[in-house]
Amino acid sequence: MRRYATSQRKILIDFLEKNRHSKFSAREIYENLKHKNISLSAVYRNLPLLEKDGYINRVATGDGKQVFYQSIELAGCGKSLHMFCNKCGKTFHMDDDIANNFFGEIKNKNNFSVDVRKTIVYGICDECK
Amino acid sequence: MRRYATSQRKILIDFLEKNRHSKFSAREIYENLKHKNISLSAVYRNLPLLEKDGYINRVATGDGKQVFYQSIELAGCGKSLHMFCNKCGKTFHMDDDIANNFFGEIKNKNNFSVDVRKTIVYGICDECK
DNA sequence: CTAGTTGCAAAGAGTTTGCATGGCG
DNA sequence: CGCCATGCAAACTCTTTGCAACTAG
Repeated sequence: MRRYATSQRKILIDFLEKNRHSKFSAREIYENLKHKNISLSAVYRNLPLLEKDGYINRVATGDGKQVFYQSIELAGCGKSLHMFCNKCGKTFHMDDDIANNFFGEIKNKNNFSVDVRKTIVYGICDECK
Repeated sequence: MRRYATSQRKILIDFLEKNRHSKFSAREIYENLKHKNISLSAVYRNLPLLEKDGYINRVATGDGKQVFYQSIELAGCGKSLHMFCNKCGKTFHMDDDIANNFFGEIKNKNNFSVDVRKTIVYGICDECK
């Protein structure tokens, strides 16, 4: 289906680009943008479209309560896995070597192809120990 | 806080024990049990308590839409990671060796302690390829 | 002009909570 | 008997949807 470059869509993409390394719920995105010219329903309607187009990713958080939308990781760090600390809530990037190794082994032994963009590893980070 | 062994609590635990290897949303659990003597709010009030007590685990699904409660994995298979196929929705147990290797490396390089019970690896399984 | 998009408000789904009643220990 | 738990219904939060008006191409 065809897409129009509406001002609302631009506002949304702009925001996500500028906050590439953070995650937000639809609601949070709206709260950040409502002073501009965009409505809640425009946010809700556009996020799945942008996801379909590959602009953003959608993931579920560990507490099982919130849906987060995450901006796409561009070329360079596309393969890195995220680690989410259950205490402080910060997200960390996993060593690429570790991740790739891991994917390779799963592929070999279980023939399972990991979707990096959907997977998050939960646990406790260095600082929170 | 003190807990009472009410009939509702027993019904819930019973159900989760019997379906140890499946995941359910609170709603689904209620649907399965409503013919017995338990209300929706009893389900909702008890699940977090059981989680706190360590009887069950809570995880978020890949589509970011549902909250699932998962029965505890007892001794034997406590360390295995789950792999969730985004196409067929089935859950698989990852090879323990792979998982343990993975945890070890993350621990060494990033000093991050993975919480097995919270983490799910998303992707495409062998059959759905 | 036409099809996609928007804002608003109403409708739905999932979850939480207040309150009076009931039951475990 | 005292405190915790239950059922019910109302309240909330998050998300989706219908509709008329608007707008990009």
